[in-house]
Parts: sequence; structure tokens; C-alpha cells
Amino acid sequence: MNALAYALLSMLVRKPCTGYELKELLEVFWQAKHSQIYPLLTKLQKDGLLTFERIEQSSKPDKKVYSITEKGLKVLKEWMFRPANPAVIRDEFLIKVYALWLVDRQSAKVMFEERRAMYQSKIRYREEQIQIMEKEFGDGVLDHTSRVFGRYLLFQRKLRQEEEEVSWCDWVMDILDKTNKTNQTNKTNQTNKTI
Amino acid sequence: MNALAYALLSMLVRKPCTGYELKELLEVFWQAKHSQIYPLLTKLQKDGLLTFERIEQSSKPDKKVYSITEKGLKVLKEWMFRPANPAVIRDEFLIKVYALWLVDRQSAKVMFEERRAMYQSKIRYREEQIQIMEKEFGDGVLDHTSRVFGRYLLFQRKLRQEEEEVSWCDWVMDILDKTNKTNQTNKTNQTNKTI
DNA sequence: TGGAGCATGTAAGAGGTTACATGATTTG
DNA sequence: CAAATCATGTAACCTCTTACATGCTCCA
Repeated sequence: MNALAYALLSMLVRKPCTGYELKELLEVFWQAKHSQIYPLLTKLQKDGLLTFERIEQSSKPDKKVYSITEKGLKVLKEWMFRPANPAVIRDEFLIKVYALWLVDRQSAKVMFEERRAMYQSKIRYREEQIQIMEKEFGDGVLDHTSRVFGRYLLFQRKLRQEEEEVSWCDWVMDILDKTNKTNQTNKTNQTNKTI
Repeated sequence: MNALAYALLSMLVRKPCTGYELKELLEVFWQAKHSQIYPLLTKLQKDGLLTFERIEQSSKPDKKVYSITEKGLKVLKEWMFRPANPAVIRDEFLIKVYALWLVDRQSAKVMFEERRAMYQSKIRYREEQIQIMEKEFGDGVLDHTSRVFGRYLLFQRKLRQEEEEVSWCDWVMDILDKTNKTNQTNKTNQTNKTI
């Protein structure tokens, strides 16, 4: 039982889903490719944590709708009370930031402008999604026993983190602007002090 | 050349380091185990991107101090201008948040209190590190041509994100408090509306 | 005297990505 | 007419974690 397995259970305890739907819904808190999801669903079903029903569709491929079993629910609930492993964050952009002193000020600014724009569009999407939830569920989004509660909390968290990212980009671009533009061949670069 | 390889180059372009040091320094933006770092350093050295010098130490094991080569610098600089792959974030706690509606209010509160405490201690550490940098480098931390610039930006970003996490935990705990405490067997739970 | 820090390495296995494979319908 | 969406699956490969392996010093 790995983290992705619990992620799938935590989705299916809300409502039955196809593997395809799970991939979409999972995106907000656990990115996975379909090539990882489909075999895992089969495994969890064989282990008795899930069941599935094959639905034939006209004009679309057949699909398998998975549901959680009693055993699956029990396993998920037990896991809920165990301490979570620390988060893993791997962001290539941050490597580039680390080596930012190698590039000229103008290129650095462009990098941050692009980053800012990307996060700004994420914010717009996130705000839309939050509005949809609030419209559909009303106060249910703030009810800790409602199925949508956790999803709502996660979208709010994502939104906050994305807004923070934009604000950080602005802060960095401000620093890049404030740099004395005549002092291109600098002095501090000569010192060998490094952490 | 994978992302970790560029992460190592971006460290070594600042100053020569041992594998052991790299693992520590890398932590702020790319977590990796030593079992991944050491073989990769050997590979990069064989590819001519790094060189190393063996340093014998009394009272401590020998060490290999790696430095970047001209070729390594060229490869790194070229990579700097290529667009970064999207960030990968995998946080088990968020899976638990998704299924939070399964646990009682009190347990949910405990989970967020622990999360808050953990991030609060990260903030303390981060603030210390930032102060150390500011003391040692002065205005150098804001000079985009200084070797410490990128590292400083990253620590500031981490701090902001960690503060945002604490603020989000407070927001969630507030919601959990505001819930009508007599309404334990709820109504919204009965509806089958789900996204 | 046991644990943390310094220091490097290999091997096995789990987790995750990319590519291969198929195929109908809808939308721009 | 091409691209996106729905829908599922396998195989090869790369990435990352865990475990095995060694050994000295300093500190509580």
C-alpha cells in the first residue's frame, strides 16, 4: 500500500469513479499518469479494497466504474490516523533560481515574468473552481462532515500558495529592478565568501 | 542529464563541494539521498562536467571535493535558458485532508495542530538561516550577480510558503471550531452531490 | 556507551515517466 | 481535417528510496 493507493481510496470513498476520472480529480493533490493508476486499481480490486462494474457506452469506449469496499474503507480509516510522511517537492525552476547569478538581469526578469504569468493563470482557474464548489454546495463546503469539505480546503490551500508564488515573483522582480544598472561589472562577485 | 544533475552543477558553480556537503545544501530545493548523489557525481566527472580532488583528513574519512569544469559551466548555462518542467509536489498530508470528512472534528483539529507546529518550527529555522546570510553577505544577498543571491531568494520563498501553510492551518482550525458542535449527525452528508 | 556527524559507496526494489497500442466522437 | 476528449491497458526505462557496508571522532 503506497501513498497513491490511499489517494485512490480517498477519492473513491466520496463516490465511485473510473480510472480516467480519478486521474483528473487526483491532480490537485497527487499527480499520476494513467499508466500508474490503471494497474494499481486492478491490484486494489484483487486485494478486495475495491470492486468495479463494467459500463458499456455507445459512442464512447466501455468504462470500469470502481467503488470502495467495506475493507477498503477500514484500511483507509486506519491510515488516516497514522502520521503523514513529509512532503516531496521538486521544482526545476528553483534550480534555475539558484544559479540565477549566472544570467544577465534582463533574462532573469523574463524568467520571473513567465513564471508569474503561469501562476496567475493557475489562480484564475483555481478561483473558478472554488466558485463552482461554493455555488453547488453552499455552506456544505465549510461542513467538516461533507464529502466536498476536504476538496474545498485543498483548493483554498492551492490558491493561497499560488498567490504567494506571484507575490514572491513580484518581490524578486523588484529587487532586479532596484539593482544599480550602471554597476554591471560588480564588486561583490569578487569575494569568495560562500555558504 | 536529469534535473538532479543540473542541481549539482548549480551548486558546484558557486564553490567546490563534497558529495556530503551537496546533499545538505541541496535540501532547500531538491531533496536527494546520498545513494543517488554519489554515483551521479562519478558519472558527471566521467562525462567531463566535473573534476575532483581527493583530500586526506586525519580524524575524519577522506573526501572528494568536486569542482565544475568549463564544459560543465557551458552545459549549465545553456540549460538555464530552456523552459523549466512543471513542479512535482507530493504531500501525503493532503491525501488525508481530502478524506478529512471521515474523521471526527477533534481528530481533525489534532492533525492540523501538529501540522501547524511542524511548519512553525520550519519557519524558525528558516528565519535563522536568512539572518545568517544577511549578516555574512550584507547587501550581497540582494545583488543579482552575487553567488548567494539565488540561495537567498529560495530561502525567502520557502519562508513565505511555510508562513502561508501556518495561516492555512489556522483558517482550517477556525472552520472546525465554528461548526455547530451539537450538529454531530449532520444533514449535508445525506446529499449525494459530489464533484 | 550510544548516538550524531563526517564521509563514501553498492544493490535491490519501489515508484514514476515515456512510449506503444487502439479507436470512436466531438469541436474548432 | 486536425486536435481534444473519453477510455483502458502494457512494456521499457528512468528516478528515487531503503537497506547493506564501513569506520573514526566527539559529545552527553
